[in-house]
Amino acid sequence: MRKPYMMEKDKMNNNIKSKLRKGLWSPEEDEKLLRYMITKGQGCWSDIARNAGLQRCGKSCRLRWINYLRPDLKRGAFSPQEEELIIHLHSILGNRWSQIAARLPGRTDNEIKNFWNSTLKKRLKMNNNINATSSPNNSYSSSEPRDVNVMGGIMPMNEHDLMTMCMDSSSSTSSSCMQSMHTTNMVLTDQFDPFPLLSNNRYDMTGATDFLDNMAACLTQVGMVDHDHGVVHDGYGTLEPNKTGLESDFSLPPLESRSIDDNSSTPIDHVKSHNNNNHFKNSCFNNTDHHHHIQCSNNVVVEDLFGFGNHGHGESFRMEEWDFEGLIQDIPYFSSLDFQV
DNA sequence: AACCAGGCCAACCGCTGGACG
DNA sequence: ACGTCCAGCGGTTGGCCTGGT
Repeated sequence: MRKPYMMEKDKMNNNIKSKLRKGLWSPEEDEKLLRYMITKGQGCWSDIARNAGLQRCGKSCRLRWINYLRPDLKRGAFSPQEEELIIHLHSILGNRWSQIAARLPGRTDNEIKNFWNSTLKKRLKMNNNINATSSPNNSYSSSEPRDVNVMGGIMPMNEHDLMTMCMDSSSSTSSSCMQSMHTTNMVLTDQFDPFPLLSNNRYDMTGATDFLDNMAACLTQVGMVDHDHGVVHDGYGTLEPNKTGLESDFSLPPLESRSIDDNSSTPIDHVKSHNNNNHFKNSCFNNTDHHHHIQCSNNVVVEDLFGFGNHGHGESFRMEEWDFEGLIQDIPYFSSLDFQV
């Protein structure tokens, strides 16, 4: 991480050749970008940076949005299923993190890459070493993983689960979630967190309540939230709440299983008590069954306003590069193959 | 309590490729 | 054909946190 709010170029050059900021994003910057994306939607990142009043380059804005602010992001620890899927996909795709991320709803390539490099790689290496010592006849390379269960054993993944995970994530139209917001119908449950990321923002969140109230009002104003019916619409009609799976084009994928932690204190309290804690998100989200919510002013808790599967960095699948589903179909038992990269 | 090493991960850097004039 | 701009991608950096000593 960079030093917060540091203006490196300004420090280096008093003439301030460039007013572009670098380093960590401040809550104010996050709010600006989030507000802009909510109201204007995605466009040219250079313009976004300029028009949103951010002294950041477009690239930085894009990265911040993709890796942190994007509302359809799922934070917290990777589930065992996700871990297995990452390992499987990595055994096929290698370091094509974006393609792996495209099949993991709510996860970013950066997140997966970090997770791989920090955790899985070592775990698999350890496992391979164990296998190498315990099984001399083991012929596959230890430098890169094959189908290895994250807990240490070779464990073929349930084919149906894998198929479901991949197909579901690929079924979403993946331009950007904001584009989806503006061009598609949306499903809302009455558990609704418009800004899940703000609840685990490591910055001082004392202003979060006002911000969220304002944002809820903003969403209402632009006609995206119908508080009476718990439905979001954007002028293109509405979808019935709680449709799942194939019933809806924009359903939560299986991995997005979330439940309500009714017993927790209010999220804002939680946020306030954890402000400036860099590892807040880790401690709060280690259990994927515990999702934190921000109570809106109308007392409606909203969950995952924008989470309609993976919108993978606003990019579409590149099936011309990897016909993954076709690949699976061609393979009688996908996970039993000995992939080597 | 202080120090240190290692882990984690947000953010940056540099490159590539596509779109467009 | 060439140059420019931009988005996307993968690799790398470096600051903060945690746990061990």
